[in-house]
Amino acid sequence: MKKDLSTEQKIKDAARKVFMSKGFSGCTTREIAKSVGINVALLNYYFRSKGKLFELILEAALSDFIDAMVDVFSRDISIEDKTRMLIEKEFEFLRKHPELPLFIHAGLNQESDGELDQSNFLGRLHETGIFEQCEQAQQEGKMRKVNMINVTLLFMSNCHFPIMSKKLVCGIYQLKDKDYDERLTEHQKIVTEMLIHYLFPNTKQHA
Amino acid sequence: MKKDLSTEQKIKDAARKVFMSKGFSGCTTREIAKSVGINVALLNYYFRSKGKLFELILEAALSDFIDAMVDVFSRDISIEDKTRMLIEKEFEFLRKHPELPLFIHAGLNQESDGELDQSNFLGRLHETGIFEQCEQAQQEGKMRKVNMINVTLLFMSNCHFPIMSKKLVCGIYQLKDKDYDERLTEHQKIVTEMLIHYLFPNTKQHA
DNA sequence: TTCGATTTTAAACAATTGTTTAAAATAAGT
DNA sequence: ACTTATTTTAAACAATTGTTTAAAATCGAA
Repeated sequence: MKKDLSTEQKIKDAARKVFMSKGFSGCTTREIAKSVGINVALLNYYFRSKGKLFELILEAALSDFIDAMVDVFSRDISIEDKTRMLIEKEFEFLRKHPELPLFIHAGLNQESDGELDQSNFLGRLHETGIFEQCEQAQQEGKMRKVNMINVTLLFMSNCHFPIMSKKLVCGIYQLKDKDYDERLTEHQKIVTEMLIHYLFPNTKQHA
Repeated sequence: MKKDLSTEQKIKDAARKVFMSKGFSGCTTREIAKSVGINVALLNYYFRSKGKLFELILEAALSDFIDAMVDVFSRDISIEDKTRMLIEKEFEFLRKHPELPLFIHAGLNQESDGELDQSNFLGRLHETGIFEQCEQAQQEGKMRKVNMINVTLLFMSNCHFPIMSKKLVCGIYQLKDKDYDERLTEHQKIVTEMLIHYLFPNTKQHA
């Protein structure tokens, strides 16, 4: 099945999986090495330390999210359609990688220094012209005048949180995983309708 | 300043603070003991192990949230007013304890067994009659017909996530903490308006 | 005061941690 | 084939981990 990847890449893949499920301090370098089938020392040979490796994985995970946004924002469609598409893509992506949001948030809070955006996330978003498109839509009265930070928060809250909170909600409501996933499908529709209706009040809702 | 609490309580307080900021495996028993000013062995004397102590703290943290909900739900006011009040109380509470949501989610995902609801959270919510009140409001056409799980998700997503994501959003948008807190104030209004408008479409919005 | 229980401590425990060192195995270049 | 890099390993490292043990200190009641 698996291609014969380079050792370096195999380590990254294993580290990603282990870090995602257990967090930085919740796992050991030996655990990662074992899951690759190599010696512990190779970890420090390719990456200098456990911390460096973690930063790499975290940065890549963050990049995945930004990439998805950039992909949608770069298209030549209306801001409203971008909103719909982003929600759809995000739910689709997160269903495949449900551990990602919690990993990112927990990871960011574990790092002492807030050295983010060496990857220039903001710049990549700007290049899509999404901010100008919003500004224009707001001026034309097509979009509610809400600060972009708040728009981002609305979007992330309603897409990311429902994925993160599976254990919490299932615990409180005594739900089985399958039941929650059904709720999640329904929730995607709800979130889409609510956000579109709030951000673009003048639009007739789609089917 | 500090009252002379029992050693047991002092340990709990310190453990809560340390666990909150560093997570279970991100801190050591000695670190907790040191911050109380006692010997490490006392930790295992009062609580049997680091894990037991953590479960205790986590359970208490969860209880705090349920308590807030129960408090609001128990009042003799309309379901719409309860919604408004819950959002308000939640933002107020979370501004004082911003580490709580992430701690709970990360904590739940670290625990192997999903042994939640030994505190009977669901039962306590039921006792308030909130579910019947919603059911009735929905039958009367006052409230949109949305499953209670989804209502819970909507509420938690929009209240908890903005607090959790401070580092992420500040990192991406290069915001200072102060600026984010301003956005948060604005966001509370946005969330209130959006949720009320979505869940109670026939209502005229308040000032 | 004295005796017994409770609380607190110092010390040690075995196990595990991230990392380094030096040697071995493999690959590459000539 | 021989020599030099590169990759991989086994072993050891000092430090730290959660927990336990046994002795000391403190307290309460008789």
